[in-house]
Amino acid sequence: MLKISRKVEYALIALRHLQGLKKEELASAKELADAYGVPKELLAKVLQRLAKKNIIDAVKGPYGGYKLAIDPESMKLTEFFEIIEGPMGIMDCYFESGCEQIDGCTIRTPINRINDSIRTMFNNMTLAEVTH
Amino acid sequence: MLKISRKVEYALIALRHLQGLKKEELASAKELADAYGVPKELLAKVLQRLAKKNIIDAVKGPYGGYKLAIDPESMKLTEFFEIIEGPMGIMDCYFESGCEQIDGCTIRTPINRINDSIRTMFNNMTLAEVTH
DNA sequence: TTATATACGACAATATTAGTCGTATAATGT
DNA sequence: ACATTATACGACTAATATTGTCGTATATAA
Repeated sequence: MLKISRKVEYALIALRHLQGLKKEELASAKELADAYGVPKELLAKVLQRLAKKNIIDAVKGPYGGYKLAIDPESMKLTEFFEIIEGPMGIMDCYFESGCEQIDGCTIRTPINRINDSIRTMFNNMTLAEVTH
Repeated sequence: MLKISRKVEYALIALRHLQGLKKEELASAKELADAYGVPKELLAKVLQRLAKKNIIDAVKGPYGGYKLAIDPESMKLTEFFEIIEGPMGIMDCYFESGCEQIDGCTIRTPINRINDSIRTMFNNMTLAEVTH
């Protein structure tokens, strides 16, 4: 209930590490996985996604790896979470409309208010608040 | 990611219904399940838990059922969620200490800050904000 | 004593999340 | 050219958590 995922967790750890590197210095998925005792393949996937979204830059080949491509201050946590996990809502009906009870549902409005509150909260926090 | 559970959802729907009843009027698990198209046994369990925690009163036998036992204004959502789902933290390490990476974990402090923010938010909301 | 309702634990089904594997592509050094 | 190392990416499996079901006991009303 109300948990963040491992993927997000791994991403945050990795980004925090990348932020600590000197300019132009890289860290590979393997290095990061070893350093933090995290499954390499899964971490690699997350990093690939972040690279695709230009949050980090990827460099292939030997001595390759990743480095931070943005200022962590500039990225809202809402956006970051959703890049990794997709739409963020405490109930699916916030985004999806496949719920059959939707007409008779008496708590939709208040639930959506709560949802908005959570989103507002994470909209007011940036990656930097976690990575440093 | 960051979802509330069906159990909580069902509980909220049920409580909202109970709040709409006249004083001393009861609603049974079956009535509620039928009315909202929700699995009866599961709803029953949730109601039993709420009864055990004296959030609702239970009356056995024919014409029995449940009625609200508290003022919804008086119950924080944090407490309510935790009655149904147990400790609420975006990562397990907020409560449990079984994580082996806990020493090397670089994001624990910021994650806990976020956790506190979420808890504060729900501490400042009452059941009443959902049930009416 | 029959019907209806709560109480509760054990169990099964399902969905979600986490993790693995195989293969392709790119870059580097020899 | 070729071996090595690293990213890219999709398919697959495993583990876990959530959701839902069932059986049985107990209380109460008619």
